[in-house]
Amino acid sequence: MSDAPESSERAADHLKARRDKLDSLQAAGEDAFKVMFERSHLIGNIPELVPDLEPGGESDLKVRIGGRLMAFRRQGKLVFADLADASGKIQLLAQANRLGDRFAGLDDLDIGDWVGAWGPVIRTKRGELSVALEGFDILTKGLRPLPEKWHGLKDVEGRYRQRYLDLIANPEARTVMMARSSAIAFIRTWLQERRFIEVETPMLQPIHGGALAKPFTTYHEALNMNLFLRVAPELYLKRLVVGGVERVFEVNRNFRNEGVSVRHNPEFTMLEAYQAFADYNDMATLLEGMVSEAAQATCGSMKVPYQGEILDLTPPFRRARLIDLVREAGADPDGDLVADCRRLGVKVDPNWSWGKLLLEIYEKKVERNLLQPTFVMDYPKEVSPLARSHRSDPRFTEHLDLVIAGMEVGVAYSELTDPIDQRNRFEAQIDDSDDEAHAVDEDFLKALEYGMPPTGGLGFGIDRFLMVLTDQASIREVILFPALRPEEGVTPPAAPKAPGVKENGTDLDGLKAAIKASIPEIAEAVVAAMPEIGASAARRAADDAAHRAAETPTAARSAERRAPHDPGVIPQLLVVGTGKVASSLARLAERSGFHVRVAAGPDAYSVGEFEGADEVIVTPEPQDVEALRPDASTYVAICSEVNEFAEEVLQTLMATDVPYLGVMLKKGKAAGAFKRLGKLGFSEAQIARVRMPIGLALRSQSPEEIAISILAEIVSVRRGGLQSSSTPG
RNA sequence: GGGUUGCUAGCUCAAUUGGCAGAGCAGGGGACUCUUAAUCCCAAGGUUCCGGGUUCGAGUCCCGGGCGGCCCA
Repeated sequence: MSDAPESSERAADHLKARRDKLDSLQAAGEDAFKVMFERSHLIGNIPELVPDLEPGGESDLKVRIGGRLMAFRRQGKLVFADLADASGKIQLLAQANRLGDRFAGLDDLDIGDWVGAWGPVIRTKRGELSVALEGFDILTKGLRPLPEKWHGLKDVEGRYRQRYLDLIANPEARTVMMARSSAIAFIRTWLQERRFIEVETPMLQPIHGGALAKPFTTYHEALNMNLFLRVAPELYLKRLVVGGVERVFEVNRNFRNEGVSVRHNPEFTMLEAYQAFADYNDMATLLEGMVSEAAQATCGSMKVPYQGEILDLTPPFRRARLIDLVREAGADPDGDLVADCRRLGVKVDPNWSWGKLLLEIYEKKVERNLLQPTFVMDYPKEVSPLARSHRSDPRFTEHLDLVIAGMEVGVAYSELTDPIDQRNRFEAQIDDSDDEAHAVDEDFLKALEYGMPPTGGLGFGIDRFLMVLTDQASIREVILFPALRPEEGVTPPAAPKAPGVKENGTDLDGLKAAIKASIPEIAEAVVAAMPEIGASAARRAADDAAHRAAETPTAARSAERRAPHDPGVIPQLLVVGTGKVASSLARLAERSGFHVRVAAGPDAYSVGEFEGADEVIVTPEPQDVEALRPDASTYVAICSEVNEFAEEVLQTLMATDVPYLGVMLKKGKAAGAFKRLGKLGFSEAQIARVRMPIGLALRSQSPEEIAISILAEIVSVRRGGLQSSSTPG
């Protein structure tokens, strides 16, 4: 819950009664948050200690137990309550005659309180095992009511955001958590029994590799370098195999900067294992042994229910070649796959390779129907850049997926050990480079050149396996704290500082600041001495400094006001936002001779990769005109998602005399936005200057095209050229 | 990113064609010595996620926004 005044005010009603009880306890000198309470027994252990207790009987066993009060049933001078600790739940029986004066103290108790209680174990007349209270203490006073006792906490969002309430109210949540713990513990032990060594390898990696996935980026200040959160530990574990660690594994988190779904969380837990003198067939055997025995250990059976089906995890699992599965789906791998795709309703690009088409048909038509555990063998070479070529069919690699319940749960390779082949594959990927491509990891290649033995490797998605074991349809049910957007009104933390570090690690920001602070001659000298670190950017900064130095502040301002397209003035572009359009625009504008400043809002967690920006202003106060430095030569493009920061920057800049103020909006949102501005009290003239939606109407689609339309509009304004067709009115 | 769907008291849910926002549990007061979803009586509890609009009148219809669920990409 937020601590915002309004919400605590609203909460006051239902909290007041409990606060009053707390106050009266404390007024009576009682500590409502005790430091300790010695327990003699765990609740769950009590029943077996009094096996023969008859209804109405009292045992010799006296216990001191502690737990959370879960229910409270008053019956005049007799009170029943339920007390639960991590091991179980038991009834408390409070009788006026046994408790004496302390009986009145029951009024201070609320459901949800942590309570210590002591007395003999009895069985009530109705047969319920109970502790007959001789005394009790409030250990911790609960100040908020628990969710409803019968229905529990059902709201999915509430269950994820307040998992502690889910754990208190819903036994299922505890079951899943415990299953996860025991399955992971089982897998660790199982592998160690087979002589696998558990290791930990870097999560912060200078080069991300081992999987085709978009990484999270972060920045190390002391080392002045960008780092990636790992998408996989693969390349480090393989280094260990080179080092002679013949059987090695790691169970830990991977991070992938991709969407969330019922099967995807940005951070997830992965087992990777490598075994020297083994191939992917051996890894398949290892996987099916591990999966079946973990199911037996966790669920008590190798046949587990999943979403209305029974999954039979008894080994051996079905093995099927991918090409054969595609054939079964009705396509002819030797014929015209594009035509087959069209017939099967699989959308494809006709330029795709044979292997890509095969994979597409498999993923769209086969995978989700593979309910029972299946090893899908031999991926086409074009789509499996990390596995070694198949020993008998060069079209394929020795790469298999383990599919359970239509989900990719595991993967295994005969690992590529040839450093030359590996280099070629890395470089081939750079050629058709995209977000997911690997950089060439020279250090890893060097390790391979020392020689890696024949090796099999596997990856195993712990979260998805837990979904199978606990019959959960969503990965969020097996991750205690799944990724969620912050609730409305909760301000995300400020973005970390991420100076404009370029690939070579030179601190351009520092250099530019130094240049601006010094006289132009020194700046020129620096540029001359260090041409390789971005001479054009530095030169413009020098020109800028020279220009500013030549004028008094007042004179400079008036000179700039004279004409925005005065050839003597370097045009400034202030880009608000750090998305794809913003970065494309920054690059284009930088090359077009603009001095580019980027204002990163609070949603920008990493701006380290902002090439094209001459300056990055990290999370300025949106009302801070000084930080934004708008002037008569500053063109402003607000390209962020609509958010509070962008909104406030817009309102700040509307009061200035910038020559261009554009706002990127979703289609059809402009009218509403103009209306809102009108309500905020801006004049019609001020509003008319705002270009919404931003950019010339070029029917732009991609971020790059949108950036072009924005820059084109800015140029047209600067040169006094065509009237923008997207100007309102 | 697109589609769809949800958001009403602390919790679980109602509210008919647009017509006085209700109940159960929890919480407050009272009765009760064998209850266990206790029961009975009384009283209280609301920014219907937020902002606009239509209307005599909006929880309900329309537009925009926020945060979720599901499906698709």
